[in-house]
Amino acid sequence: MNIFEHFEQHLGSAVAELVAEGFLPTGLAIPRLTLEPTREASHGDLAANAAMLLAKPAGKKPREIAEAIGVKLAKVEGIAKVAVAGPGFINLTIDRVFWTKVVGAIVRAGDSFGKSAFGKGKKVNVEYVSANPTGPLHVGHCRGAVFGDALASLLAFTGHEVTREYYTNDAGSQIDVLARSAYLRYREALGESIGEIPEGLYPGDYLKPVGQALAEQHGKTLLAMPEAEWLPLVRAFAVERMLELIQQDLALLNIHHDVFFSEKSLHDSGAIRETVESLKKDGLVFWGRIPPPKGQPPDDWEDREQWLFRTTDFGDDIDRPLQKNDGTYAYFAADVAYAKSKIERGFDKLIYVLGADHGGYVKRLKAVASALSAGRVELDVRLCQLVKLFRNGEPVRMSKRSGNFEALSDLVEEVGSDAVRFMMLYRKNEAPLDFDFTKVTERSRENPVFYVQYAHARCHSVFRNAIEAIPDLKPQDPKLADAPLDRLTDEAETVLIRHLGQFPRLVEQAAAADEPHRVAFYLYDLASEFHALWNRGKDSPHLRFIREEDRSLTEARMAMVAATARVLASGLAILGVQAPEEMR
RNA sequence: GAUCCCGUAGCUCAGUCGGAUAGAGCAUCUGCCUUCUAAGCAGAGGGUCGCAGGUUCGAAUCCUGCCGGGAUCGCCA
Repeated sequence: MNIFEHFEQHLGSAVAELVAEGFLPTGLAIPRLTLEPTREASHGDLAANAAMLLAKPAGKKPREIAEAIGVKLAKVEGIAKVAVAGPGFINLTIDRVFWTKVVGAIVRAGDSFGKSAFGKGKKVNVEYVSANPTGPLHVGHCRGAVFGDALASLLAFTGHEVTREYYTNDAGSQIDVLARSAYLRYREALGESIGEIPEGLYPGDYLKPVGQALAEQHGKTLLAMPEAEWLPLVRAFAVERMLELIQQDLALLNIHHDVFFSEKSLHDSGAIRETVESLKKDGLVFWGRIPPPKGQPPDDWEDREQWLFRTTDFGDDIDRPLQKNDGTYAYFAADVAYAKSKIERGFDKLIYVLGADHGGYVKRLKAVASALSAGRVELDVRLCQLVKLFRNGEPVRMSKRSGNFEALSDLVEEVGSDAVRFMMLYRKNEAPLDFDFTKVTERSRENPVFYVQYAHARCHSVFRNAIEAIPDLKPQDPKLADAPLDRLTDEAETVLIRHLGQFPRLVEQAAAADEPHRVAFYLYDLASEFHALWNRGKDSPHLRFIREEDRSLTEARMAMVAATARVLASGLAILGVQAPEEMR
């Protein structure tokens, strides 16, 4: 039950009636008629701006239209009061008893409350992390990983068909570096003294087990081979091991991708060449020059003709080269082929979660999707800004030498997956984020992770206490949806219920904007309201959830608490954060 | 030089496809809490929404220009 949609339908009918009656002209371009929560209690519960939007096309005064709509709406069940205010707002006050039906709806719907058909029939590909498989993940990967995962969950919750994808950059020169580094560790494992790891190779200890494994598998046979022979073997082996490592890291945050898409496969299968050739045929790729970059020109800049993707026709600033000097394909060429693969796999929308340093990439990616799909496929790039780490308010120095503190696994181990996930989402993705190790483990209102989880735990604490007070009461029984909810009419209760009723709308808007952080903020507010109501019971015993002498009221309030717990749990599930039943 | 992101209370940040008197936490100030339902509670002050124009019945939100901060700018991935 989405209370906004419910009354929006009535609003739509009212307008339709006015057209039928001739009050409003026929053939009117009717805008999307929406209701929104009011900011001020004196404005009622829901407000419509429909009259102001219809005024111009209808050639009538907004207040006149508002009055006419208001007359119709006043007859609708559940609407206690209609008022026309300001320039032409239609303010609706919903009957207190009608609000309480929201509680019943939530308890009845269980974990499907808030789910919608909003994204029905829409196939979305969310690509995130996509870190080079050259080592374990570090904290820099963390935000994008959590963001992408939560966004995917959010879209799934709102009815989209979601694929979580990881693009494996297993083809570039950094993979050769990885292979040589692993080969060195292989020699080390065979007893050779390798000394310092030379400049230009990866020094991390995580390659030691790879060297060991190579030694066990191949014995000394690789030593006798020329590099051209062992390189492909070691490359494939090391990449596979690195991907395992990365998947382990992601599993710590409970992140699992559906598809690992190999860049190398695009090269090996000829997909890149085919893509480029077919683009040439379509005239999207041409032989030409690009202007040198402004500002300080690179030393080795060489003005030459080459194959260019005509991305400027689709909003990019310059056309993009597809080949390097040596004639091999540039990374961008693989990206084009990769986008083509996504489009051919039938996705309607492609989401790329990237680091902020990829800002310059947005236009060309959009151009590619637009060009390859003739505008059919939407492409959204979400850039995640940097995370600054703090401990006791002091910035944490990143030591490149030891490298240990940068590891994602260390971070998760220290503060836990829940804190990491929630905090990474408690900020817009395009804003920089401060992450304080000390704060996120505090147990106070200042720490939103704790505050929200505690609200959920407190709900269950209430259940436990209720059973103690009234042994045969089943506070979590779905049948409590039929409790006498009409008794939940205290203003303080209505405030909470109103907030619960906004969940379906909030989730839909967050999904429409690809902004999971809105869910996190919503949950904090909801937790705040629940805690406030709980505290009211201190001074006002009649507001306490458990009223031993009044069983039916207690049942109604248990339903309200259960509804709160339900929404908190659903919201947290979208964010991938646990909803504990008690705090240890 | 160009492109993208950011600029909202002392600090860190929300802000609904444009909506009414711009919100939260921290900090500050004032009360309450020595009791039960578990980690305090309630309230107050605090704003030129970077600046200047424009569109609109209505702009923190959209458009243009400027100022300040950050990122990026063929062949690295």
